Amino acid sequence: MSENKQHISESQKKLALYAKVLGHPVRVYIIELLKRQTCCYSGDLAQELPIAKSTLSQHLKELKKAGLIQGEIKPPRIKYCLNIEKWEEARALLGDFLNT
Amino acid sequence: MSENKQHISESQKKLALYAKVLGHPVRVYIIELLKRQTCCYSGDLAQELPIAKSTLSQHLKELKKAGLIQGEIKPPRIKYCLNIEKWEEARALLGDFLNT
DNA sequence: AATTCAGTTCGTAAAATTACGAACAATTAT
DNA sequence: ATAATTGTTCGTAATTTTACGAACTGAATT
Repeated sequence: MSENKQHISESQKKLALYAKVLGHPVRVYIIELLKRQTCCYSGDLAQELPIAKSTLSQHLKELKKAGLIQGEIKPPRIKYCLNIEKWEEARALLGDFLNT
Repeated sequence: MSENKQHISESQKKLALYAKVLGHPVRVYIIELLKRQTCCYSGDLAQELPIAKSTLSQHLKELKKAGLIQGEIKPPRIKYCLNIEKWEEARALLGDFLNT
């Protein structure tokens, strides 16, 4: 009667976290932009996207929290770039998930 | 003053939906299982996973809604399988996103 | 010093997600 | 017919997500 519940692996949790942060169209859009041009300003995004700047800021925060992007202060603006290391990790995890 | 907001593409929305449904460890676990053995019963999952069967059923419903799995009634059980067509679509979309 | 600009944080609200147990439905076994 | 098995649906609750406008911060300009 040993309740032998198999648990979910750490890499599955990590994968789910990356997938989750990519689970919103605005965040997909931002990442696709940064893949093309490596960096951008929040204002550029605000012009292109039909959302309030505070909402955009929240999405950027989510991406930062997940580690996928990083911001560099270039007064009076903030330059956002992909965090290559983390992006590669996400790529590896998701790629492996998809292809094996 | 033409409010020329660029909108998010349909494929970005689709990608986000697939990513979203993969954004939970339990659902990642289920998909990984189905990739290995193509089919399984809900009861098998219930034994392995530390969640209520009703919660599991909800996750299966999410995966069905996204099209990634399909259920076949094999009384008194239900056999779940990957929906190959949809899985390939998700693979293609996500793979392209990751690798270009 | 006051204004402007870019962007974040705060306060708030609505909706979606996650989770559980209880009740239910359908089939099988007794 | 009754009971057991498998899994879903229902009702509910707590948490998270998404979104907005207003207020704020820090730097640059006037």
